[in-house]
Amino acid sequence: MGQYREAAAAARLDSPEAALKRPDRLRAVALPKQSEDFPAWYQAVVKGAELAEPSLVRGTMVIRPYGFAIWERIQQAVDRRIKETGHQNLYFPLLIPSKLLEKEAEHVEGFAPEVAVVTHAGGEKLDEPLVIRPTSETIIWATYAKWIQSYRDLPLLYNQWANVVRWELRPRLFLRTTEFLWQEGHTAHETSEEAMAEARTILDRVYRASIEDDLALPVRLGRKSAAERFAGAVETFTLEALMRDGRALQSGTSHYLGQNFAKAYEVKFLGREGKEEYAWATSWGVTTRLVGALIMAHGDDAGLRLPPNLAPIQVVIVPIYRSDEEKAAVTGALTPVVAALKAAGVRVQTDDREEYRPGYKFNEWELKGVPVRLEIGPKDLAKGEVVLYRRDLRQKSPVPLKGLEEHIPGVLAGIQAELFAQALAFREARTFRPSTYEELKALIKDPGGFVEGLWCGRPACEDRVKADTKATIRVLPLDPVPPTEIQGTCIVCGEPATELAAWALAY
RNA sequence: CGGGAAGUAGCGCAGCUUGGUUAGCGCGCCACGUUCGGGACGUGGAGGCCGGGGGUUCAAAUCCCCCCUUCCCGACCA
Repeated sequence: MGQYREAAAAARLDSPEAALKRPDRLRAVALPKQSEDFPAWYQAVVKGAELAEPSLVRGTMVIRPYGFAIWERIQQAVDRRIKETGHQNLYFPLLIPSKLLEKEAEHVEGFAPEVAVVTHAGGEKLDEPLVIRPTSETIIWATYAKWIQSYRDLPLLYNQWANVVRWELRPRLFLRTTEFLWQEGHTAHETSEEAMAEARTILDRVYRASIEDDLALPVRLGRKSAAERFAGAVETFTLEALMRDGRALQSGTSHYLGQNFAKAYEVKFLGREGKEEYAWATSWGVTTRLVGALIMAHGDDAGLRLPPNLAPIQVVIVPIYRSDEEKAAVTGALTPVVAALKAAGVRVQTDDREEYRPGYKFNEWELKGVPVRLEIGPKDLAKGEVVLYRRDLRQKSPVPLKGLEEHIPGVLAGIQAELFAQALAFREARTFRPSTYEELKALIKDPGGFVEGLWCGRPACEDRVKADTKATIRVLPLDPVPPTEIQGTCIVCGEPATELAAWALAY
Protein backbone atom coordinates (compact mmCIF):
# COMPACT_ATOMS: atom_id res chain seq x y z
CA MET A 1 0.00 0.00 0.00
CA GLY A 2 2.85 2.34 0.92
CA GLN A 3 4.23 2.41 -2.58
CA TYR A 4 1.00 3.91 -3.91
CA ARG A 5 0.85 6.56 -1.25
CA GLU A 6 4.39 7.59 -2.00
CA ALA A 7 3.86 7.67 -5.71
CA ALA A 8 0.70 9.66 -5.27
CA ALA A 9 2.45 12.14 -3.02
CA ALA A 10 5.26 12.51 -5.51
CA ALA A 11 2.83 13.11 -8.34
CA ARG A 12 0.81 15.60 -6.34
CA LEU A 13 1.38 19.27 -7.06
CA ASP A 14 0.60 21.18 -3.96
CA SER A 15 1.76 24.68 -4.69
CA PRO A 16 -0.39 26.83 -6.97
CA GLU A 17 2.70 27.72 -9.00
CA ALA A 18 3.40 24.08 -9.68
CA ALA A 19 -0.24 23.40 -10.42
CA LEU A 20 -0.43 26.35 -12.76
CA LYS A 21 2.56 25.09 -14.65
CA ARG A 22 0.93 21.73 -14.98
CA PRO A 23 -2.73 22.28 -15.85
CA ASP A 24 -2.51 19.05 -17.81
CA ARG A 25 -2.40 17.29 -14.47
CA LEU A 26 -5.00 19.31 -12.64
CA ARG A 27 -7.78 16.96 -13.54
CA ALA A 28 -6.01 14.10 -11.93
CA VAL A 29 -3.98 15.90 -9.32
CA ALA A 30 -4.41 19.03 -7.26
CA LEU A 31 -5.98 22.45 -7.60
CA PRO A 32 -4.31 25.70 -6.64
CA LYS A 33 -5.50 26.80 -3.23
CA GLN A 34 -8.42 29.17 -3.48
CA SER A 35 -6.98 31.55 -0.94
CA GLU A 36 -3.67 31.89 -2.71
CA ASP A 37 -4.65 32.44 -6.31
CA PHE A 38 -8.36 32.74 -6.86
CA PRO A 39 -8.31 33.35 -10.63
CA ALA A 40 -6.02 30.37 -11.21
CA TRP A 41 -8.17 28.25 -8.95
CA TYR A 42 -11.29 29.30 -10.85
CA GLN A 43 -9.80 28.52 -14.22
CA ALA A 44 -8.53 25.16 -13.03
CA VAL A 45 -11.94 24.20 -11.66
CA VAL A 46 -13.74 25.16 -14.87
CA LYS A 47 -11.31 23.15 -16.94
CA GLY A 48 -10.68 20.31 -14.52
CA ALA A 49 -14.33 19.68 -13.71
CA GLU A 50 -14.95 19.57 -17.46
CA LEU A 51 -17.40 22.46 -17.45
CA ALA A 52 -15.93 24.45 -20.29
CA GLU A 53 -12.74 25.47 -22.06
CA PRO A 54 -11.62 28.28 -24.33
CA SER A 55 -12.68 27.66 -27.91
CA LEU A 56 -10.89 28.30 -31.16
CA VAL A 57 -12.58 31.70 -31.43
CA ARG A 58 -11.18 34.47 -29.24
CA GLY A 59 -13.28 35.22 -26.20
CA THR A 60 -15.68 32.35 -26.70
CA MET A 61 -15.86 29.01 -24.94
CA VAL A 62 -16.95 25.48 -25.56
CA ILE A 63 -19.38 24.42 -22.86
CA ARG A 64 -18.79 20.74 -22.24
CA PRO A 65 -21.59 18.29 -21.45
CA TYR A 66 -21.18 18.44 -17.67
CA GLY A 67 -21.15 22.24 -17.66
CA PHE A 68 -24.08 22.36 -20.02
CA ALA A 69 -26.07 19.96 -17.82
CA ILE A 70 -25.68 22.45 -14.98
CA TRP A 71 -26.78 25.30 -17.24
CA GLU A 72 -29.80 23.22 -18.34
CA ARG A 73 -30.87 22.79 -14.74
CA ILE A 74 -30.50 26.52 -14.12
CA GLN A 75 -32.59 27.10 -17.23
CA GLN A 76 -35.29 24.79 -15.95
CA ALA A 77 -35.38 26.51 -12.57
CA VAL A 78 -35.70 29.97 -14.13
CA ASP A 79 -38.00 28.93 -16.96
CA ARG A 80 -40.43 27.29 -14.56
CA ARG A 81 -40.80 30.51 -12.61
CA ILE A 82 -41.07 32.61 -15.76
CA LYS A 83 -44.03 30.48 -16.78
CA GLU A 84 -45.51 30.54 -13.28
CA THR A 85 -45.56 34.33 -13.39
CA GLY A 86 -47.59 34.31 -16.58
CA HIS A 87 -45.00 34.57 -19.33
CA GLN A 88 -44.61 32.67 -22.58
CA ASN A 89 -41.54 31.81 -24.61
CA LEU A 90 -40.98 32.85 -28.21
CA TYR A 91 -38.01 33.47 -30.48
CA PHE A 92 -36.60 36.38 -32.45
CA PRO A 93 -33.77 36.28 -35.03
CA LEU A 94 -30.07 36.53 -34.32
CA LEU A 95 -29.41 39.22 -36.93
CA ILE A 96 -30.67 42.76 -36.59
CA PRO A 97 -30.63 45.45 -39.31
CA SER A 98 -28.10 48.01 -38.12
CA LYS A 99 -30.55 50.88 -38.71
CA LEU A 100 -32.92 49.40 -36.16
CA LEU A 101 -30.27 49.49 -33.49
CA GLU A 102 -29.68 53.18 -34.02
CA LYS A 103 -33.15 54.37 -33.10
CA GLU A 104 -32.78 54.52 -29.32
CA ALA A 105 -29.97 57.00 -28.73
CA GLU A 106 -28.68 55.87 -25.32
CA HIS A 107 -29.02 52.24 -26.30
CA VAL A 108 -26.82 52.55 -29.41
CA GLU A 109 -24.28 54.57 -27.54
CA GLY A 110 -24.09 51.90 -24.86
CA PHE A 111 -23.78 48.94 -27.20
CA ALA A 112 -22.13 50.29 -30.36
CA PRO A 113 -18.54 49.58 -29.26
CA GLU A 114 -19.25 45.92 -28.64
CA VAL A 115 -21.48 44.81 -31.50
CA ALA A 116 -20.24 42.41 -34.15
CA VAL A 117 -21.37 43.35 -37.65
CA VAL A 118 -22.09 41.14 -40.64
CA THR A 119 -21.10 43.02 -43.78
CA HIS A 120 -21.06 40.25 -46.36
CA ALA A 121 -23.50 37.44 -47.12
CA GLY A 122 -24.53 35.39 -50.12
CA GLY A 123 -21.20 36.17 -51.69
CA GLU A 124 -21.91 39.89 -51.81
CA LYS A 125 -21.43 42.98 -49.73
CA LEU A 126 -24.69 43.81 -47.98
CA ASP A 127 -26.35 47.14 -48.74
CA GLU A 128 -27.24 47.44 -45.09
CA PRO A 129 -25.01 45.66 -42.57
CA LEU A 130 -26.62 43.32 -40.05
CA VAL A 131 -25.53 43.30 -36.45
CA ILE A 132 -25.44 40.18 -34.31
CA ARG A 133 -27.74 40.89 -31.39
CA PRO A 134 -26.01 42.13 -28.24
CA THR A 135 -29.55 42.08 -26.75
CA SER A 136 -32.91 42.08 -28.52
CA GLU A 137 -34.81 45.17 -27.36
CA THR A 138 -34.53 46.79 -30.77
CA ILE A 139 -35.87 44.05 -33.01
CA ILE A 140 -38.46 43.07 -30.45
CA TRP A 141 -39.85 46.58 -30.04
CA ALA A 142 -39.83 47.14 -33.79
CA THR A 143 -41.98 44.01 -33.97
CA TYR A 144 -44.17 44.83 -30.97
CA ALA A 145 -45.13 48.00 -32.86
CA LYS A 146 -47.01 45.76 -35.27
CA TRP A 147 -48.62 43.65 -32.57
CA ILE A 148 -49.91 46.42 -30.34
CA GLN A 149 -52.94 48.44 -31.44
CA SER A 150 -55.17 48.67 -28.40
CA TYR A 151 -54.95 48.43 -24.64
CA ARG A 152 -56.69 45.08 -25.20
CA ASP A 153 -53.44 43.77 -26.76
CA LEU A 154 -51.58 44.44 -23.51
CA PRO A 155 -49.75 43.25 -21.61
CA LEU A 156 -47.30 41.34 -23.78
CA LEU A 157 -45.40 39.00 -21.48
CA TYR A 158 -42.76 37.27 -23.56
CA ASN A 159 -39.38 35.71 -23.01
CA GLN A 160 -36.75 34.12 -25.21
CA TRP A 161 -33.84 31.75 -24.57
CA ALA A 162 -31.07 32.76 -26.90
CA ASN A 163 -27.43 33.52 -27.46
CA VAL A 164 -26.03 37.04 -27.79
CA VAL A 165 -22.66 38.43 -28.82
CA ARG A 166 -20.85 41.29 -27.14
CA TRP A 167 -17.29 41.95 -28.21
CA GLU A 168 -15.87 42.23 -24.70
CA LEU A 169 -12.28 43.27 -24.26
CA ARG A 170 -11.42 41.01 -21.37
CA PRO A 171 -13.19 37.65 -21.58
CA ARG A 172 -13.27 35.11 -18.78
CA LEU A 173 -14.86 31.65 -18.90
CA PHE A 174 -18.57 31.88 -18.02
CA LEU A 175 -18.24 35.31 -16.38
CA ARG A 176 -17.64 37.37 -19.49
CA THR A 177 -17.51 35.61 -22.83
CA THR A 178 -17.94 37.16 -26.24
CA GLU A 179 -20.91 34.93 -26.91
CA PHE A 180 -23.13 33.87 -24.06
CA LEU A 181 -26.41 32.08 -23.51
CA TRP A 182 -29.21 33.76 -21.65
CA GLN A 183 -32.85 34.34 -21.21
CA GLU A 184 -34.22 37.77 -22.11
CA GLY A 185 -37.74 38.80 -21.19
CA HIS A 186 -39.43 41.73 -22.93
CA THR A 187 -42.79 42.93 -21.74
CA ALA A 188 -45.13 45.73 -22.82
CA HIS A 189 -47.69 47.28 -20.50
CA GLU A 190 -50.54 49.74 -20.44
CA THR A 191 -49.32 51.74 -17.46
CA SER A 192 -46.11 52.77 -15.81
CA GLU A 193 -47.19 51.20 -12.52
CA GLU A 194 -47.84 47.87 -14.16
CA ALA A 195 -44.46 47.85 -15.88
CA MET A 196 -42.70 48.75 -12.65
CA ALA A 197 -44.57 45.98 -10.84
CA GLU A 198 -43.49 43.57 -13.55
CA ALA A 199 -39.83 44.50 -13.16
CA ARG A 200 -40.13 43.91 -9.41
CA THR A 201 -41.98 40.60 -9.84
CA ILE A 202 -39.22 39.27 -12.04
CA LEU A 203 -36.58 40.47 -9.62
CA ASP A 204 -38.15 38.78 -6.64
CA ARG A 205 -40.37 35.90 -7.68
CA VAL A 206 -38.30 34.69 -10.61
CA TYR A 207 -34.67 35.66 -10.05
CA ARG A 208 -34.32 35.87 -6.29
CA ALA A 209 -36.30 32.65 -5.91
CA SER A 210 -34.21 30.78 -8.48
CA ILE A 211 -30.85 32.05 -7.29
CA GLU A 212 -31.47 31.69 -3.56
CA ASP A 213 -33.60 28.54 -3.54
CA ASP A 214 -31.90 26.60 -6.31
CA LEU A 215 -28.40 28.05 -6.70
CA ALA A 216 -28.25 28.42 -2.89
CA LEU A 217 -26.74 31.88 -3.35
CA PRO A 218 -27.91 34.74 -1.15
CA VAL A 219 -28.34 37.95 -3.16
CA ARG A 220 -28.73 41.64 -2.35
CA LEU A 221 -31.67 43.08 -4.27
CA GLY A 222 -31.73 46.71 -5.27
CA ARG A 223 -31.37 49.47 -7.83
CA LYS A 224 -28.34 50.41 -9.86
CA SER A 225 -26.91 53.92 -9.80
CA ALA A 226 -27.30 55.98 -12.98
CA ALA A 227 -23.72 55.20 -13.94
CA GLU A 228 -24.29 51.46 -13.80
CA ARG A 229 -27.73 51.51 -15.41
CA PHE A 230 -28.59 49.56 -18.58
CA ALA A 231 -28.33 51.69 -21.73
CA GLY A 232 -31.88 52.86 -22.43
CA ALA A 233 -33.39 52.00 -19.05
CA VAL A 234 -35.11 54.38 -16.64
CA GLU A 235 -34.38 52.12 -13.68
CA THR A 236 -32.21 49.02 -13.45
CA PHE A 237 -32.72 46.49 -10.67
CA THR A 238 -29.99 44.04 -9.81
CA LEU A 239 -29.24 40.97 -7.74
CA GLU A 240 -25.71 41.08 -6.35
CA ALA A 241 -24.01 38.00 -4.97
CA LEU A 242 -20.72 37.86 -3.10
CA MET A 243 -17.98 35.53 -4.28
CA ARG A 244 -15.44 33.77 -2.07
CA ASP A 245 -12.72 36.26 -2.92
CA GLY A 246 -14.85 39.16 -1.71
CA ARG A 247 -15.83 40.46 -5.13
CA ALA A 248 -19.44 41.09 -6.08
CA LEU A 249 -21.09 39.55 -9.11
CA GLN A 250 -24.21 40.86 -10.79
CA SER A 251 -26.26 37.70 -11.03
CA GLY A 252 -29.33 38.97 -12.77
CA THR A 253 -30.92 42.19 -13.89
CA SER A 254 -34.42 43.55 -14.43
CA HIS A 255 -35.01 46.88 -16.16
CA TYR A 256 -37.91 49.29 -16.06
CA LEU A 257 -37.61 50.93 -19.47
CA GLY A 258 -40.39 53.52 -19.16
CA GLN A 259 -41.50 54.61 -22.61
CA ASN A 260 -38.03 54.99 -24.09
CA PHE A 261 -38.26 52.08 -26.50
CA ALA A 262 -41.95 52.61 -27.24
CA LYS A 263 -41.15 56.14 -28.36
CA ALA A 264 -38.10 55.12 -30.38
CA TYR A 265 -40.01 52.36 -32.18
CA GLU A 266 -43.43 54.03 -32.33
CA VAL A 267 -45.25 51.51 -30.18
CA LYS A 268 -48.59 53.28 -29.66
CA PHE A 269 -51.96 51.96 -28.65
CA LEU A 270 -55.45 53.32 -28.23
CA GLY A 271 -56.14 53.59 -24.51
CA ARG A 272 -59.29 53.13 -22.51
CA GLU A 273 -59.98 56.87 -22.77
CA GLY A 274 -59.76 56.73 -26.55
CA LYS A 275 -56.42 58.51 -26.59
CA GLU A 276 -53.25 57.28 -28.26
CA GLU A 277 -50.55 56.31 -25.76
CA TYR A 278 -47.04 54.89 -25.75
CA ALA A 279 -46.55 51.46 -24.19
CA TRP A 280 -44.52 50.96 -21.01
CA ALA A 281 -41.76 48.39 -21.05
CA THR A 282 -39.50 46.09 -19.09
CA SER A 283 -36.65 43.78 -20.01
CA TRP A 284 -34.75 41.32 -17.85
CA GLY A 285 -32.17 38.57 -18.13
CA VAL A 286 -29.96 36.00 -16.51
CA THR A 287 -27.05 34.33 -18.27
CA THR A 288 -24.54 31.51 -18.28
CA ARG A 289 -22.64 33.75 -15.86
CA LEU A 290 -24.72 32.03 -13.19
CA VAL A 291 -22.64 28.89 -13.72
CA GLY A 292 -19.57 30.99 -12.90
CA ALA A 293 -21.33 32.37 -9.83
CA LEU A 294 -21.97 28.86 -8.61
CA ILE A 295 -18.31 27.95 -8.93
CA MET A 296 -16.95 31.10 -7.32
CA ALA A 297 -19.42 31.26 -4.45
CA HIS A 298 -19.59 27.62 -3.38
CA GLY A 299 -16.28 26.16 -4.53
CA ASP A 300 -13.58 25.09 -2.09
CA ASP A 301 -10.00 23.83 -2.31
CA ALA A 302 -11.18 20.47 -3.63
CA GLY A 303 -13.18 22.02 -6.45
CA LEU A 304 -16.82 22.61 -7.15
CA ARG A 305 -19.63 22.12 -4.65
CA LEU A 306 -22.96 21.89 -6.42
CA PRO A 307 -26.25 22.54 -4.68
CA PRO A 308 -28.29 19.32 -4.98
CA ASN A 309 -31.18 21.11 -6.72
CA LEU A 310 -28.88 21.85 -9.67
CA ALA A 311 -26.43 18.95 -9.58
CA PRO A 312 -26.72 16.88 -12.76
CA ILE A 313 -25.58 13.95 -10.61
CA GLN A 314 -26.74 14.15 -7.00
CA VAL A 315 -25.33 10.87 -5.80
CA VAL A 316 -22.37 9.00 -7.25
CA ILE A 317 -21.73 5.43 -6.20
CA VAL A 318 -18.18 4.10 -6.17
CA PRO A 319 -18.13 0.32 -5.87
CA ILE A 320 -14.99 -1.16 -4.32
CA TYR A 321 -13.73 -4.68 -4.91
CA ARG A 322 -10.65 -6.71 -5.82
CA SER A 323 -11.67 -10.16 -6.87
CA ASP A 324 -14.42 -11.20 -9.24
CA GLU A 325 -16.32 -12.67 -6.29
CA GLU A 326 -16.23 -9.37 -4.44
CA LYS A 327 -17.26 -7.55 -7.58
CA ALA A 328 -20.24 -9.85 -8.01
CA ALA A 329 -21.28 -9.38 -4.39
CA VAL A 330 -20.96 -5.59 -4.51
CA THR A 331 -22.78 -5.23 -7.82
CA GLY A 332 -25.48 -7.57 -6.64
CA ALA A 333 -26.07 -5.49 -3.53
CA LEU A 334 -25.95 -2.29 -5.56
CA THR A 335 -28.58 -3.03 -8.16
CA PRO A 336 -31.65 -2.78 -5.91
CA VAL A 337 -30.21 0.29 -4.14
CA VAL A 338 -29.75 2.19 -7.39
CA ALA A 339 -33.23 1.24 -8.52
CA ALA A 340 -34.75 2.39 -5.24
CA LEU A 341 -32.88 5.71 -5.32
CA LYS A 342 -33.99 6.36 -8.88
CA ALA A 343 -37.56 5.53 -7.91
CA ALA A 344 -37.24 8.07 -5.09
CA GLY A 345 -36.35 10.71 -7.70
CA VAL A 346 -32.64 10.89 -6.91
CA ARG A 347 -30.24 11.53 -9.80
CA VAL A 348 -27.79 8.72 -9.17
CA GLN A 349 -24.87 7.37 -11.16
CA THR A 350 -22.63 4.38 -10.55
CA ASP A 351 -18.98 4.85 -11.45
CA ASP A 352 -18.12 1.35 -12.62
CA ARG A 353 -15.12 2.32 -14.74
CA GLU A 354 -12.54 -0.43 -14.48
CA GLU A 355 -9.59 1.68 -15.55
CA TYR A 356 -9.56 3.95 -12.51
CA ARG A 357 -8.96 3.12 -8.90
CA PRO A 358 -11.29 4.31 -6.14
CA GLY A 359 -9.02 7.11 -4.91
CA TYR A 360 -8.87 8.62 -8.35
CA LYS A 361 -12.66 8.50 -8.63
CA PHE A 362 -13.13 10.14 -5.22
CA ASN A 363 -11.03 13.10 -6.25
CA GLU A 364 -12.62 13.41 -9.64
CA TRP A 365 -16.18 13.51 -8.30
CA GLU A 366 -15.20 15.95 -5.59
CA LEU A 367 -13.71 18.25 -8.20
CA LYS A 368 -16.97 17.96 -10.12
CA GLY A 369 -18.95 18.90 -7.03
CA VAL A 370 -21.27 15.91 -6.74
CA PRO A 371 -23.07 16.48 -3.39
CA VAL A 372 -23.11 12.90 -2.13
CA ARG A 373 -20.82 9.95 -2.73
CA LEU A 374 -21.58 6.42 -1.60
CA GLU A 375 -18.72 3.96 -1.22
CA ILE A 376 -19.70 0.30 -1.15
CA GLY A 377 -17.15 -2.45 -0.62
CA PRO A 378 -16.87 -5.87 1.00
CA LYS A 379 -16.29 -4.37 4.46
CA ASP A 380 -19.48 -2.33 4.20
CA LEU A 381 -21.51 -5.22 2.88
CA ALA A 382 -20.45 -7.32 5.84
CA LYS A 383 -21.92 -4.68 8.14
CA GLY A 384 -24.95 -3.96 5.96
CA GLU A 385 -23.73 -0.38 5.51
CA VAL A 386 -22.42 2.08 2.96
CA VAL A 387 -20.01 4.95 3.51
CA LEU A 388 -21.71 8.27 2.77
CA TYR A 389 -19.48 11.26 1.92
CA ARG A 390 -20.96 14.75 2.08
CA ARG A 391 -19.22 17.08 -0.35
CA ASP A 392 -20.34 20.24 1.46
CA LEU A 393 -18.78 19.20 4.78
CA ARG A 394 -16.15 16.85 3.36
CA GLN A 395 -17.17 14.25 5.92
CA LYS A 396 -17.69 10.50 5.76
CA SER A 397 -20.15 8.55 7.85
CA PRO A 398 -21.58 5.01 7.75
CA VAL A 399 -25.24 4.64 6.82
CA PRO A 400 -27.39 1.48 6.82
CA LEU A 401 -27.85 0.02 3.38
CA LYS A 402 -31.45 -0.67 4.17
CA GLY A 403 -33.76 2.32 3.72
CA LEU A 404 -31.14 4.35 1.88
CA GLU A 405 -33.73 5.70 -0.54
CA GLU A 406 -35.58 7.27 2.37
CA HIS A 407 -32.44 8.67 3.96
CA ILE A 408 -30.82 10.28 0.90
CA PRO A 409 -33.46 12.91 -0.03
CA GLY A 410 -33.15 14.35 3.47
CA VAL A 411 -29.37 14.48 3.17
CA LEU A 412 -29.67 16.29 -0.16
CA ALA A 413 -32.06 18.83 1.32
CA GLY A 414 -29.63 19.30 4.18
CA ILE A 415 -26.76 19.98 1.78
CA GLN A 416 -28.86 22.48 -0.16
CA ALA A 417 -29.60 24.35 3.08
CA GLU A 418 -26.03 24.10 4.33
CA LEU A 419 -24.56 25.63 1.17
CA PHE A 420 -26.95 28.57 1.41
CA ALA A 421 -26.22 29.00 5.11
CA GLN A 422 -22.48 28.99 4.51
CA ALA A 423 -22.73 31.53 1.70
CA LEU A 424 -25.01 33.74 3.79
CA ALA A 425 -22.71 33.58 6.81
CA PHE A 426 -19.79 34.49 4.56
CA ARG A 427 -21.66 37.47 3.14
CA GLU A 428 -22.67 38.70 6.60
CA ALA A 429 -19.08 38.43 7.76
CA ARG A 430 -17.99 40.41 4.71
CA THR A 431 -20.56 43.20 4.88
CA PHE A 432 -19.29 46.37 6.53
CA ARG A 433 -20.71 49.71 7.59
CA PRO A 434 -17.78 52.09 8.08
CA SER A 435 -18.32 55.55 9.53
CA THR A 436 -15.55 57.37 7.68
CA TYR A 437 -14.36 57.50 4.10
CA GLU A 438 -10.87 56.38 5.12
CA GLU A 439 -12.35 53.29 6.74
CA LEU A 440 -14.42 52.60 3.64
CA LYS A 441 -11.37 52.67 1.44
CA ALA A 442 -9.46 50.40 3.81
CA LEU A 443 -12.26 47.83 4.02
CA ILE A 444 -12.64 47.59 0.25
CA LYS A 445 -8.97 46.78 0.04
CA ASP A 446 -8.90 44.40 2.97
CA PRO A 447 -10.69 42.11 3.49
CA GLY A 448 -13.12 43.15 0.71
CA GLY A 449 -16.82 42.51 0.44
CA PHE A 450 -19.87 44.76 0.53
CA VAL A 451 -18.95 48.06 2.10
CA GLU A 452 -22.00 50.14 2.82
CA GLY A 453 -22.30 53.85 3.30
CA LEU A 454 -24.70 56.72 2.86
CA TRP A 455 -24.38 58.56 -0.45
CA CYS A 456 -25.50 61.94 -1.68
CA GLY A 457 -26.51 60.50 -5.04
CA ARG A 458 -24.02 62.54 -7.03
CA PRO A 459 -21.90 60.85 -9.71
CA ALA A 460 -18.88 62.88 -8.57
CA CYS A 461 -18.71 60.99 -5.28
CA GLU A 462 -19.26 57.67 -7.03
CA ASP A 463 -16.41 58.48 -9.42
CA ARG A 464 -14.15 59.44 -6.56
CA VAL A 465 -14.60 56.08 -4.86
CA LYS A 466 -13.90 54.33 -8.13
CA ALA A 467 -10.76 56.37 -8.71
CA ASP A 468 -9.54 55.75 -5.17
CA THR A 469 -10.41 52.06 -4.81
CA LYS A 470 -11.66 50.66 -8.16
CA ALA A 471 -14.87 49.75 -6.32
CA THR A 472 -18.22 50.71 -7.77
CA ILE A 473 -21.69 51.01 -6.31
CA ARG A 474 -22.96 47.50 -6.84
CA VAL A 475 -26.40 48.04 -5.45
CA LEU A 476 -28.64 50.58 -3.77
CA PRO A 477 -30.42 48.04 -1.59
CA LEU A 478 -34.22 47.96 -1.60
CA ASP A 479 -34.11 46.92 1.99
CA PRO A 480 -33.61 47.37 4.81
CA VAL A 481 -33.78 51.14 4.25
CA PRO A 482 -36.13 52.72 1.72
CA PRO A 483 -34.47 55.80 0.17
CA THR A 484 -37.01 58.20 1.66
CA GLU A 485 -36.01 57.42 5.22
CA ILE A 486 -32.32 58.16 4.79
CA GLN A 487 -30.97 60.42 7.53
CA GLY A 488 -27.34 61.44 7.51
CA THR A 489 -24.50 62.59 5.33
CA CYS A 490 -22.62 61.20 2.37
CA ILE A 491 -19.64 59.13 3.46
CA VAL A 492 -17.58 60.60 0.65
CA CYS A 493 -18.35 64.33 0.66
CA GLY A 494 -20.32 64.94 3.87
CA GLU A 495 -23.29 66.57 2.12
CA PRO A 496 -26.80 65.36 3.03
CA ALA A 497 -27.32 61.78 1.85
CA THR A 498 -30.22 60.46 -0.21
CA GLU A 499 -29.26 56.82 -0.59
CA LEU A 500 -27.69 53.86 1.12
CA ALA A 501 -25.10 52.36 -1.23
CA ALA A 502 -23.20 49.09 -1.15
CA TRP A 503 -19.77 49.35 -2.73
CA ALA A 504 -17.62 46.42 -3.82
CA LEU A 505 -15.02 45.35 -6.31
CA ALA A 506 -16.85 43.59 -9.10
CA TYR A 507 -16.35 41.04 -11.82
C1' C B 1 -5.33 51.34 -28.83
C1' G B 2 -1.04 52.05 -24.99
C1' G B 3 2.61 48.90 -21.85
C1' G B 4 4.86 43.71 -21.09
C1' A B 5 5.53 38.28 -22.41
C1' A B 6 5.20 33.99 -25.36
C1' G B 7 4.66 30.68 -29.98
C1' U B 8 8.83 23.49 -30.18
C1' A B 9 4.06 16.29 -29.92
C1' G B 10 -2.90 16.39 -27.48
C1' C B 11 -1.41 19.47 -22.80
C1' G B 12 2.76 21.76 -19.98
C1' C B 13 7.77 22.84 -20.87
C1' A B 14 13.52 22.40 -21.83
C1' G B 15 16.89 23.27 -25.80
C1' C B 16 18.34 29.15 -28.44
C1' U B 17 23.03 33.10 -25.04
C1' U B 18 28.07 30.20 -27.69
C1' G B 19 24.59 27.36 -35.10
C1' G B 20 26.86 21.02 -35.95
C1' U B 21 25.19 13.50 -34.48
C1' U B 22 18.65 10.79 -35.19
C1' A B 23 15.12 17.64 -31.28
C1' G B 24 14.42 16.12 -25.65
C1' C B 25 11.53 15.74 -20.78
C1' G B 26 6.86 15.21 -17.77
C1' C B 27 1.73 14.25 -18.18
C1' G B 28 -1.77 12.27 -21.38
C1' C B 29 -2.61 8.43 -25.30
C1' C B 30 -2.03 2.82 -27.16
C1' A B 31 -0.54 -2.57 -25.82
C1' C B 32 0.66 -6.23 -22.17
C1' G B 33 1.40 -7.50 -17.09
C1' U B 34 1.17 -6.59 -11.81
C1' U B 35 -2.41 -3.66 -8.94
C1' C B 36 -7.30 -1.76 -6.88
C1' G B 37 -10.86 1.10 0.74
C1' G B 38 -8.04 8.47 -0.93
C1' G B 39 -5.21 10.74 -7.18
C1' A B 40 -0.76 2.86 -8.46
C1' C B 41 3.55 0.77 -10.98
C1' G B 42 6.67 -1.86 -14.68
C1' U B 43 7.96 -2.90 -19.77
C1' G B 44 7.19 -1.68 -24.72
C1' G B 45 5.03 1.78 -28.36
C1' A B 46 2.61 5.76 -31.42
C1' G B 47 2.85 10.86 -31.92
C1' G B 48 6.97 17.01 -34.48
C1' C B 49 6.38 21.64 -41.78
C1' C B 50 10.48 23.80 -33.89
C1' G B 51 3.87 29.93 -35.80
C1' G B 52 4.63 31.76 -41.31
C1' G B 53 7.81 34.03 -45.04
C1' G B 54 12.51 35.81 -46.44
C1' G B 55 17.80 36.17 -45.52
C1' U B 56 23.07 34.89 -43.53
C1' U B 57 25.90 30.15 -43.59
C1' C B 58 28.99 24.27 -45.89
C1' A B 59 25.08 23.78 -42.04
C1' A B 60 19.46 27.23 -38.67
C1' A B 61 14.61 25.36 -33.53
C1' U B 62 19.19 28.29 -32.51
C1' C B 63 21.71 34.38 -35.83
C1' C B 64 19.19 38.78 -38.78
C1' C B 65 14.61 41.14 -41.10
C1' C B 66 9.32 41.19 -41.99
C1' C B 67 4.55 39.21 -40.93
C1' C B 68 0.84 36.45 -38.11
C1' U B 69 -1.25 34.65 -33.63
C1' U B 70 -2.04 34.15 -28.46
C1' C B 71 -1.66 35.57 -23.32
C1' C B 72 -1.05 39.21 -19.19
C1' C B 73 -1.72 44.68 -17.23
C1' G B 74 -5.20 49.49 -18.25
C1' A B 75 -10.53 51.58 -20.64
C1' C B 76 -15.96 48.29 -21.69
C1' C B 77 -19.28 44.66 -19.65
C1' A B 78 -24.72 39.93 -17.98
